[in-house]
Amino acid sequence: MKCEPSAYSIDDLARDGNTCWEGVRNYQARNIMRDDMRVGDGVLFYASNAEPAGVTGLAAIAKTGYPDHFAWKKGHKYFDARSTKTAPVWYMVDLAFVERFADTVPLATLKATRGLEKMVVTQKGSRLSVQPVTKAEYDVVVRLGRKTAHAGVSRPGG
DNA sequence: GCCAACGTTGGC
DNA sequence: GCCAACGTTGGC
Repeated sequence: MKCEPSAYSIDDLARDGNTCWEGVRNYQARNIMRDDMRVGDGVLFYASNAEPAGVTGLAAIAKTGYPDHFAWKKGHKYFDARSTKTAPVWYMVDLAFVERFADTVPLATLKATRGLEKMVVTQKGSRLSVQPVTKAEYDVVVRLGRKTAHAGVSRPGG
């Protein structure tokens, strides 16, 4: 799941513990949140428009898809008159904080890592803000994230 | 800040 | 239902 750090970062999630993922206004992303996510599913938390852009940590689904009620708030930036309480258009999930990586796993690293060739985020023009990730891809990224920047190099003091 | 890629809108 | 115009995303 992508977000610009200026809007919401892994540090914000670490502070909050839980958050609702409101404001997604793309049908494909909505469908994934509404139909595919289950409580406990692992989430790769991705910082877009960041330096570097990449995966900054892990979250988990804490609540399955439910109507994004911000779409019903007149004047709110996520207001959408087409969405009503009886026929909601937009959905969101709740996320729980799991882990903050010591270092961002940059997009360039993802693209260069074996096993992630088919990962959605490594494809050209991959703009979707909520993307499916396979278990194998997830595990590879977690392994990258848990390496420190100096992995394999002995540090002073051990 | 640029611009390619993509999704959405709306005229026809 | 096509497709050009437009707006947005997001890497660089």
